Amino acid sequence: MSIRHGLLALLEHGPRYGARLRSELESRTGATWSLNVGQVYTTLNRLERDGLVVQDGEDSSGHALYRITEEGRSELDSWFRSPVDRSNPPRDELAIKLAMAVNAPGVDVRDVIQLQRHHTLRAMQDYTRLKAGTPEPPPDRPEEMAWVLVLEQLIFQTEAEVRWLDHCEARLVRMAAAAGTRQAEAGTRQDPADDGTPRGRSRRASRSR
Amino acid sequence: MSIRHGLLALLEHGPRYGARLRSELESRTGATWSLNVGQVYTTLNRLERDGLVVQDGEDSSGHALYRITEEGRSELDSWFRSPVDRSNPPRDELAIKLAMAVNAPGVDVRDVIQLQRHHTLRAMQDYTRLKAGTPEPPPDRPEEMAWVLVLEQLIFQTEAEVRWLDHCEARLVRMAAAAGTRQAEAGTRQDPADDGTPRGRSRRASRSR
DNA sequence: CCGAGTATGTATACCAGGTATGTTCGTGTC
DNA sequence: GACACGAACATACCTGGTATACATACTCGG
Repeated sequence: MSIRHGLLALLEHGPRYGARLRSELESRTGATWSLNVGQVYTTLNRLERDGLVVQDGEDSSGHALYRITEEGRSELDSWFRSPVDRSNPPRDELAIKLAMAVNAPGVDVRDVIQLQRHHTLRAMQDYTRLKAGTPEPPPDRPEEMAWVLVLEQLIFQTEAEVRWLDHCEARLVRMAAAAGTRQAEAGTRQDPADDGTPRGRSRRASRSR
Repeated sequence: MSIRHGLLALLEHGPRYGARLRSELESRTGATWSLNVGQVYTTLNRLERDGLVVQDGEDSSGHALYRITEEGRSELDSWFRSPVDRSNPPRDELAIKLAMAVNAPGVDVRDVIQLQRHHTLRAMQDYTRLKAGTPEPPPDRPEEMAWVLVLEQLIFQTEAEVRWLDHCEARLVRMAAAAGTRQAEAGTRQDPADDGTPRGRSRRASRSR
């Protein structure tokens, strides 16, 4: 739904043709979210199908212009007036990966964390470098302003990811220590039924139930 | 790609049937990312098509069991051994919305920010409350462990979003002040050509170029 | 001036994720 | 025995993401 509304928002500044929408949207998000060309046209078609937009005449150069309709305007308005739903957030691949790595046979979660941490930090550096090369936001340049905000969003999110990874590692270390002492204390069960956590490289072809 | 690999990872613990995969995946992510039933089956079909999985016999109750293949195992392995790419992150609807709100006619960015801030904070409270109700992670319960990590990821991300929103507002206030003084100083241009930023609720039907 | 290469603008096909809905089948209840 | 219900499975449809085809225009070297 983000592209749909993004295009609508751009069209409220006046009629545009496809390629221009693409470039305007990109100039607002920097190169970070390069929008594939085709998506603009398919999305425009869907918008037209839903009556939020109409194809309306041509450019001086013959480009087909799209114009926002009243219905589109009200749709856009209600988009701005309602928050993005954070109560069921999009799936995050990294979170799923860690959740799986916790007890995957032959996988050490801490390796996964370290690997990712390194990669994410690198991305972070790229972003901060990018930001350092960007002048302080110009008050009358909405496009550049927008792109700075987007960039900062990426920085905030990325930093949070690093902190989360560190947190995970600390927690796992703490847990491993606890499990270690417990095992040393009482020599408890090693391989409970099927879904125990095989530490190390056991990789059995378990097959049960 | 996250569901694909998530299912593969579960199958490495042994053959499973569709519905069981669904429930196991959900128990690792809590109710936060409830996986639609149909997606499991379509994904399994694709996995089978790609040779990462085979349908292999039946349950005692007649459920069709899927088993991971060697190819699937190596695919999974390379997933765990390579980081999630953060150099071109997924589009974030909120970031796009703010980027658009910056100069959308008839929209005050700060309203959008405040609205979202409120909503995001509420989500944050839900998460922390959920976490408070969860006992400290049990060392030998990988599923619960995984779900705690996922929950904490959500908390970290959500918190970062709130901080970003605050940062945006501060920046916009600062910017508005700067623009204000500049205007007071020199009485500069109010509506540059087409893409100026109409402050307040002007909502003109702009149509230009 | 012409033709090759490149940029711009448009269109289409395909894949994956997300959601809703439909179907079958067994079980339990009145 | 009819019915309701839940579990397991299947399908249709929409959106987002990516690659690619294709036409036109522009440019640059011969």
